Amino acid sequence: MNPVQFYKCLSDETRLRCLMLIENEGELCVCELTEALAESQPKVSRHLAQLRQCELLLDRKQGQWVYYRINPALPDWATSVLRQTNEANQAFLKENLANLSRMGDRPNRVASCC
Amino acid sequence: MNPVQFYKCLSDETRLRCLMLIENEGELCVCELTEALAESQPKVSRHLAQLRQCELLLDRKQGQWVYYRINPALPDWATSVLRQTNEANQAFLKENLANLSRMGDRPNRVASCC
DNA sequence: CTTGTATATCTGAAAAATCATATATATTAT
DNA sequence: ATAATATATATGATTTTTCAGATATACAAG
Repeated sequence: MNPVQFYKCLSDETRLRCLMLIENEGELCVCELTEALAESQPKVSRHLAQLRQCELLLDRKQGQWVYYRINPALPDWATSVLRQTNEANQAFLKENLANLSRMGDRPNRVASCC
Repeated sequence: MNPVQFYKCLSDETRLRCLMLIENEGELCVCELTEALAESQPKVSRHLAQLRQCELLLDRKQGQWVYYRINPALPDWATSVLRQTNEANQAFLKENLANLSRMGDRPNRVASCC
């Protein structure tokens, strides 16, 4: 993982908030992120696609939903940067977390089999 | 320190290399960075100015040289991110460090008074 | 004057936003 | 079971915005 490429991923507000929310929640689907960020679905989807291409995120499809999670194969320093950034900047996410918990009808998570 | 702004600073190759070299060396002046990066002086200077404006770097003038150092007043998480990134990515700097040590006539550092 | 550093202006390239639309899955009615 | 509809996500095409690089020049110290 090239550090410049890694930080380019974190340098956009939409992407950073997505990453931090996912870091917080473990796993989130596109509609949850769209709601939490109060942004358009295509905008969120595009940024997630970029994070997936750079291998910061992995996705899994469950029914009609696509869930994104942090790629556990990231180098340690990158994992650590994400964790520390999240822990030290909860205030930055306040509004987004509120939107998320206020959201009705959140999709029912089912453990991916096996 | 807004995390998005912080990561924007790290998302450019010139800026990230400057930051990491300074993290390594403690303090470097513009001509040393210009040599280490093998980039034009205005280019290096402009990126340093940006890092100074964002308060990631502090500068001190000594004679005709301007030395830049990491701002010690950064929040802990940011300091930690810089340190970890540097420690885990020494290979990324190899060429730059070689250029630096190959450089003749490096300015004589004098401790800033007081 | 020379050396080291900073900045203004211009230009081109990359990145982001937006809108429309496609695809896939789920649900409901018949 | 089939057809019609709704929901979730992705993507193509276009426009808009942002940002980095180059060159020329200004400033400051010795």
